[in-house]
Amino acid sequence: MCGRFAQVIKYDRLQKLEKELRLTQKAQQLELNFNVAPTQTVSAVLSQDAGRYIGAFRWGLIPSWSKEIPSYSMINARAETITEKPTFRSGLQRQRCLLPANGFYEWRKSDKQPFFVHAANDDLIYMAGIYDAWYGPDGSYVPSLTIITTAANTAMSQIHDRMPVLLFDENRQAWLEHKNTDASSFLPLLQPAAEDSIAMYKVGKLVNKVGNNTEECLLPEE
DNA sequence: CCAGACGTTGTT
DNA sequence: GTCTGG
DNA sequence: CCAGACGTTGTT
DNA sequence: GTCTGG
Repeated sequence: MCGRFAQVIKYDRLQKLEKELRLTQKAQQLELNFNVAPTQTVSAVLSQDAGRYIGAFRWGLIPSWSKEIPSYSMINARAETITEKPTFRSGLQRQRCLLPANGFYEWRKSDKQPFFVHAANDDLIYMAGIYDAWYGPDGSYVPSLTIITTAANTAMSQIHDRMPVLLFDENRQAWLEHKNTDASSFLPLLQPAAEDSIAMYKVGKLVNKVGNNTEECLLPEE
């Protein structure tokens, strides 16, 4: 699954992101978060008729029809069943997004050892997500999102049996194109990442504590 | 028809 | 054990 | 995801 | 909103 990640996108990488994902609006410098946890605010790229840009969302989907902010946080959506779930269906069709990240943290099931999983070439990874907008009875407005998970690939399966859906190259464009409402244009993208696309290393238990939001979270251990 | 749920993971 | 908060 | 709390009554 | 159960 994906329950923690690093979103530390400094100026140079942001410039590259804007170009590669063909943003139509220039992005503001983003908050640097070495230890993003559920319910926190995260940045994601989305396309609408008005253009393609980076927005801020609460991590943990709040469906638009919710009466209140749910106590249970829907931080992940299973790719295998996503089309069957009313909670995700409309978002999947029209409100897809990509979460740029340096990588994500995964705790080895057997011993709770945390690992940092990142792109083999050290570029940013892009996790597939869907978003929704929620309007509270008091007039509050809360955009939120969830990260799609799939089966772990062989490399990942050493530590865990799930992983976020990662998109590369032109698949990113295809996923973001909101005018593609035909499931056949985006469902096939929801697959485990290619074996050679990711790499991982052990990190310290420092990352366990949400309050630890420093570069140290990314330091290799041993 | 209306009422009520709508989620994932890990563990057992 | 289970729920909440981050 | 992990960490940390988890309760009531009466008195101040 | 949309699906399921009765």
